[in-house]
Amino acid sequence: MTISDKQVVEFQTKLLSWYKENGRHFPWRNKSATNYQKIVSEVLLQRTKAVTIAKFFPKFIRKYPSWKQLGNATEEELQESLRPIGLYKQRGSRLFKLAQELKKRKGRFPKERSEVEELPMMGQYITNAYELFILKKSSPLLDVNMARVIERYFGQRKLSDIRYDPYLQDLAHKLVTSINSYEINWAIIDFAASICKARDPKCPMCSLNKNCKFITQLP
DNA sequence: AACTCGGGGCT
DNA sequence: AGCCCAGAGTT
Repeated sequence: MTISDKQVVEFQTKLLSWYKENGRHFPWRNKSATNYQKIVSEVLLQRTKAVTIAKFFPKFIRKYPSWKQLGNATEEELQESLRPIGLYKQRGSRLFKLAQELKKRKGRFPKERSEVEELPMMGQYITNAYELFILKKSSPLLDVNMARVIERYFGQRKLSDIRYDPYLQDLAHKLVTSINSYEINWAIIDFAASICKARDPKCPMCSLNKNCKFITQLP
């Protein structure tokens, strides 16, 4: 089951067009956002609604403006700071470990992707975000949202875990390549959040519903 | 491959 | 009352 370039281009074009009218705006997407803010925002966004983090983010950044300040916080302090957004014990410990690691490295990440991905809290998704925003590579923000859109439109994944499914990984990478990678990534995620939702997707008003595998299977 | 972490928001 | 949310680490 191969996917043609034509399908890919149509997908990209329609979504970018949708995004220009309906894209969301968040502080971590601003030009002025620091590399630190971009990584931290991805940590906060894990399994947590972006709108929730939009309200929480400014407070957190005021409290911990850089890796240096974050590195001075204790593990318990970080956990307590994260309590309002959930997953606070695990996420607090892991963020603490990452902060300590970057303290040692003076705020510098390793060069190789494989080394970055070995750092605490830097999993498959955040490492992709690191490549996209900091190394300026065209890597996909392949989370549950992007995975859902891809699977509905192009077809189901093979493995249960997004991280290890080469079909999803390869296709996601292809979808965000050859154009403005920031925009297409954000377009897919915003589209997933407001149109191609997990529950109650807005298929009737979807600009991609003509060639979508999902809608053609509806009763 | 399956499980756990978690408060908040929406239905 | 139930479901979902810009995942990662462990078993």
